[in-house]
Parts: sequence; structure tokens; C-alpha cells
Amino acid sequence: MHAIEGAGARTGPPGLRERKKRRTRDTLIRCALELFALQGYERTTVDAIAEAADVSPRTFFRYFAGKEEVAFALQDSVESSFCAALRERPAAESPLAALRGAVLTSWDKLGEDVGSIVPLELHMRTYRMIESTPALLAVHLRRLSEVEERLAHEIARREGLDLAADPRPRVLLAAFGGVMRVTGRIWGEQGGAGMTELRRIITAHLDQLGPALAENWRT
Amino acid sequence: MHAIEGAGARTGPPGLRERKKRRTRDTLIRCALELFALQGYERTTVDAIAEAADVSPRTFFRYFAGKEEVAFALQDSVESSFCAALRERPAAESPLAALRGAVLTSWDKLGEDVGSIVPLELHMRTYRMIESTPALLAVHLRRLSEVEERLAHEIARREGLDLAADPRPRVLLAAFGGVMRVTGRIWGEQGGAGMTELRRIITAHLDQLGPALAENWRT
DNA sequence: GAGATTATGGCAGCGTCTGACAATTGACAA
DNA sequence: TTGTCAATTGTCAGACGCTGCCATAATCTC
Repeated sequence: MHAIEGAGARTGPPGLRERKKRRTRDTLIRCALELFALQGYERTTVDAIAEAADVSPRTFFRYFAGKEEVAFALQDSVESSFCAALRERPAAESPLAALRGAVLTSWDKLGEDVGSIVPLELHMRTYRMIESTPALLAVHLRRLSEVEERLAHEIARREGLDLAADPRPRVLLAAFGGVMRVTGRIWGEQGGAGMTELRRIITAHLDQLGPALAENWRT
Repeated sequence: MHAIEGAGARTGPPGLRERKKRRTRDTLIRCALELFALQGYERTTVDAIAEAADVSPRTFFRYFAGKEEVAFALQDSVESSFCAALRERPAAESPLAALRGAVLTSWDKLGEDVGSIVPLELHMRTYRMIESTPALLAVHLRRLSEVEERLAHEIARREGLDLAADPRPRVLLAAFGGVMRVTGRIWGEQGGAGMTELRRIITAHLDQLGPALAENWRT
């Protein structure tokens, strides 16, 4: 099998081979993100990343499908933790309230998954880099739309609805995802703001979802 | 100047050179879209497009910044016609109603701009190709977010608001754009449906925007 | 028609990414 | 310990996207 594989259920000690692979992968991620932050995404070649991680360029492509993928390696953790947080929301909450709660709590536990591989500050720098690099922003938006689809399924499940018949879950996630995108963009634009500021922007924008759809804005 | 240039105000007869450039550009677009439809986007090389259009590969890149750009050449017309339609909506309409009206009317006048370069059926095939090709879908979403930003400015202007202070225009466009995306995806998935079906999906989903944000979905 | 502009073609080269093959390394059993 | 098998890795060659540079050919201006 290849370098990426799901950890089987009956794995006692990971074994030397597994540990080495994991270490190589983490090293590649760290070297890549550091180089990206240092000299930008486009001006960092795969050869440079491979050299910094002390592997051949060919090996890089055995761990990541492309240069883009390594930039999003940590976003994977963030997204799956968001999905997990939604599943754990109490069933009594309304769909929108559940989403709102999930995003706020998942931000809190973010440091645990990410911090073990890369300093948190570097991760946030990477996020701003994604937002400001056209090629990466495009991929980011596509990934977000995939997350939206997963979340729409979860909302439909919570409410006992059929996604094919009822458009509300997808419409809700379209609106919610849109707010998340705008939030991320505004947050990224204002330099090195921290988590607290991000929570403030998110809640403020979510609160405006209803008013924005109202007929008359002059009240 | 390069091949692409804004038509100056005082151009009487376009001149042979201008006509030739326009023809080359249209030919490149037509050849590219036909090849894309025939054998897919990724398996169509720039060399093949250039050969079909009877120009050198080097010339192709003088008309388009990349292979992606030619795939979106016609989307440009669609988007700008949408923006123009919004500007022409009566000021009395609510923001959401104006957006809804603009998208519906701009679909109607779509055939005029596009049809002169490429058969409308090919254009719709191209749209479905964009939706189903990951690399193109990513770029498509980024372009949509740029359109959203332009439309948010227009809405803010209509309502006499300051975009930096009032988040409602961006929130509205985030929700509206999200619905447009979901609509396009669903429409693309169900094969060769026509314009009528597309209008039906759009209006049905827009009507669900309010209900989707409601507290209780079981009514 | 002469000269200035501009589009085009050809070429060399960089960077991303892939397939094929050989060499190395870890896993496991005799 | 040693031999065997499988997995990981490095090397090489090459396709493809894209760009800079310069010479050529077409068009425009006078």
C-alpha cells in the first residue's frame, strides 16, 4: 500500500516502518509550511521542500498528490473536528444553532490536533496565505463546499429528512458556509488578529443572517 | 499592447488587425470548448487546441493566461450581464428581490452574448464540465466569490450603506451565492436539463432561504 | 512605398507531476 | 542469525503547462 493508510483496528505498537512514515510526512508538512511562510507559496518549489525534508522530490509526491495538498494537510484536521463537533450537539438545538455551537467549540479544541505537528502561529499564517493566494483560495473554496455537503447530510439526519426531497439542509449550509467564507476573508485581511477576534466576527455575521434576508433594511 | 485590450471609445471601423485578433480568439475558444467536450479538460493539451485553431502554442498563451482561462471565457459574459441586470432593477425592490429578479432576467438574454461565438448547447456542456472537473470547479468557486463581492458593493450602493460598517450586504450575498452554487450543482448533476428546469430549481431554493433559517423545521 | 507597430513563430528553459526500474530498508519466519 | 518477502525510496526519462527572448511577418501610419 502507499504512504497514506487508515490505521487498522488491531494495531498494537505502530512499528518502526509506520513511525518512520509518519515522521517523514510531518517533516514534509513542517518544512513546506515554513518555506511557504518564509518566501511565499509560488516561489517555493517542490524540490526545495524535498531538500529541506531530506528526501527526494519523487518521495514528496508519494506522500502528497501535489504541492497544493501539503498546504491543506492541517486543514483536514480542522474540518473533521468541526464535523465531529456537530454530531455531538444536543438534538434539541435548531439546525442553525447547532452549526453555530459546533463552529465555536471546534475552534477551542483546535490547538490539540494541530499543535503537535506545527506551532499554532504557523498554522494561522498558513491560513492567511491560503486566503491571499489565488490558486490556493480556489482549492480552499472547493474543499469548503465539500464540507458543506457533508454537514448538510448530518443536518438532514438530525432532522430526519430526505436530502433529495427537502432542499432546506443544503440551503441552510449554503448560507452558513457563505458566512463562514466571508468571515474568514475579513479576518484574514486584518493582519494578525487572533482567535478571540475571529469568534467575534463569526457571531456578529451569523446574527445578521436573518436581518439580511428581510424585506426592508431601513428599520 | 497585448492581444486583449478594452475597445477604445473612438473606434469607428475596427480595422483588419482588430478583426483578425477577435477571430483568432473566438476560434481558440470554440476549438478549446469542442475539444474539452469531446475528450475532457485534462486530457486536452494546449498544443492540441493550438493545432486545431491553426496557431502556434505560444500564441495561445498570448490570448489566454492559461488553459483554465479559456474554459471560463464565456462565463465572463454571463457574469457581467448578471451584474448589469442588477444595476437596472428598480430601486424600490428589496435587496433579495432585486437579486432574484436580476438572475432570472439575465438568464433570458444569455443566448445573445454567447450564441454568437459558440452554440448554446456547447456552452451548457462546458458549464457541466466545469462543475465536474475538480480543478475547474475550484476556479469557478473563486470567480463566484469575486462576483459576490462586486454584487455586495452594488447592494450597498442601492441601500446607501457603508460596506465596512454594515455586514448585511456581504451576508446577503454569501447566502444568495451559496444558493446559486447549490442550484448549479444540482442542475449539473441531472444531465442535460434545460433553462426552464434551472429557473425552477433556483426559485424553489430561494424560496427556502427563509424557512431554512427558522428555529423549528417541523411545522 | 518607407518606416514604425504589432502579432506571430520558434526555441530554450523552469516547474509540476507521472511511470518504470533498481536499490534499500524494515517485517517476519525458519 | 539469516533468508525471504513486501514496502519505501531514489534515479531517470519524459509529458505538460507556462514564460522569456529574439527574429520574422503582418498591419498600420505617414
